Amino acid sequence: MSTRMVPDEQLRAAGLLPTTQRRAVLALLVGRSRPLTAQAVHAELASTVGGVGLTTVYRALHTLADAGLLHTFDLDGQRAYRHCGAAPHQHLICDRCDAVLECPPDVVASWLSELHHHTGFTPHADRLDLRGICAACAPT
Amino acid sequence: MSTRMVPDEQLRAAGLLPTTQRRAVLALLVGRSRPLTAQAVHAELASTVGGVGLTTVYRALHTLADAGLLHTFDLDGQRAYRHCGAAPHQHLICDRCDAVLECPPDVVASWLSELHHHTGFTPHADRLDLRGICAACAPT
DNA sequence: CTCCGTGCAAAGCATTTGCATCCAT
DNA sequence: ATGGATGCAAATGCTTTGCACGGAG
Repeated sequence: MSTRMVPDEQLRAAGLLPTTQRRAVLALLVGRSRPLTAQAVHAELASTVGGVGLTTVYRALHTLADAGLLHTFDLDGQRAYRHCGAAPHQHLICDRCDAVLECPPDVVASWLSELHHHTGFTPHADRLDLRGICAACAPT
Repeated sequence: MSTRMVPDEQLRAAGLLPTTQRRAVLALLVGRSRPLTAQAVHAELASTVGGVGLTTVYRALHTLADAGLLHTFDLDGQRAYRHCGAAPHQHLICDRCDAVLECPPDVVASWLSELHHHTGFTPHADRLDLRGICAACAPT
């Protein structure tokens, strides 16, 4: 599954040239539960030898998102990116810690069709975001 | 119900001074299905006699949202505002036309608790946004 | 050799802030 | 009279663009 691919393979599979910078950006994002903004990525990469130009970070994130390797989120008015594997694209977003959890698709599928029948509205099955408080942050 | 209040009363009820500008902003938003950005509000108000300063629009929207009279949305990286009555705060957002429809709460309530049991995640029952395609925009 | 990616600097926008003025209570 | 609201202008911060350089196919 794509989640276990090394960044390099994911890039090739997406039809992108695997450059040092794209590798660095992708590698930084893989395995994170919280989305990162371009600024954050740039900051973390700065400590790396050489670092990656801010412009390049913006372009890489945009490109990778277009290629379907990243999901974009709105973090307090700024665009943030999170790596997505082959995993379901249903997210539970914690308003406390910003973590994004994957939601088992079967839990939502039936409800979505039910909703469709009730309202005539067709939800995007491939991208559902639900905000709330995750178990770890839940008030004790 | 607050939806039928004239803007003036809504402002007073929220503990805000009903100024000409706030009235204008609120009146513009009442009854709209699509959220508007500060820029859009300012533009539409510009044609009005006198118009409203851009800064004031930003401040009014922020204040009104804080007071609970408006809901905020993320429209393509920009903050957008929509009037909310006493209506349920569950929205179905059309990705095609940006319209925001209200969703009957009973359709989601039971599912939310079910989700909670399955995942330990506590969704915000008071604010749920679901993106998709509305009936009007549905591919024929 | 030819492209595409990179990086710097500059430009572009949305949003916020400082400060003097004005209005309504 | 007094505190909040307004508006202009300037500042801030994120993001994009122009353009020349460099490296990979």
